Amino acid sequence: MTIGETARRSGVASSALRFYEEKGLIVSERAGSGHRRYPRSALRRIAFIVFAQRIGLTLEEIGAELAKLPKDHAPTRGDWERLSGSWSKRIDQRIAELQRLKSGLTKCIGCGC
Amino acid sequence: MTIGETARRSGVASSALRFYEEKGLIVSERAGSGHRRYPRSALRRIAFIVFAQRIGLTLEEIGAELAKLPKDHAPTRGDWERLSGSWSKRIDQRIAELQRLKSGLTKCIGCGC
DNA sequence: CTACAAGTTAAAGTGAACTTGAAGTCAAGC
DNA sequence: GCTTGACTTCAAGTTCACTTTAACTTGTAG
Repeated sequence: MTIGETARRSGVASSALRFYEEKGLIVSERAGSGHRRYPRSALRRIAFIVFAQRIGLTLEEIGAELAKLPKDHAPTRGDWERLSGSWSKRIDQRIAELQRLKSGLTKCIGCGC
Repeated sequence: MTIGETARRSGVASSALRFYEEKGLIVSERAGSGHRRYPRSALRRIAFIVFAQRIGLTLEEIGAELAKLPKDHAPTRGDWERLSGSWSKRIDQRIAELQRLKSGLTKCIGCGC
């Protein structure tokens, strides 16, 4: 897939895809022309990046996670699950914080009265 | 209170307090020396800012909220409550998103299989 | 062949939220 | 009076996650 098609399909701008590639989060091959060609699997990788960002990971952290994927074979569903496995806790923590904040709304901010 | 004491008590760096003041989020009087003197009430205002930030508001949005506080009297508990009243919904939405994301963890990212 | 859309690079710009640095002033203890 | 620490201003620097720009090259339709 060209970068444009990948952008359309993933909903992530071409410039962002180039940026991600520069950071090593995704990889492309090059056509004879020098144009990027993304494999179909890039879409899943990009979806993972977007997902992880929504949870609050930085691109650097996401890169570190992606680096854990096996290099010797295409990642299986299990590989992806292992990757995001630890996030449940992270999400729960954030939810708990928000709930604390919400319950704090009924109190006087700053003094707790 | 001096800026240093305010910083210690609020847990917000002096540089950040100056920055907030520059943005109009907090106000100080000046001692003869030109040094800032914050009223005790600034602490509550700062706590509000920190709180609102954790919920995800930008400083600009927070400024707009703070601008709604009455200028003719010190804000009462009711004033603060009115201010943060609409946040419950916002927090709930974010919690709902996180829960959606979390439940998405058990699915295959990017393909939903 | 000519447009014109889509791709390339490197470098600079953006905006949010601060922090840091330089150069100087002020307050307190000895 | 001197030192030290806390303060002042203003400008510039930082990090994150991109976007924009400029100057070109490629691919495609007519």
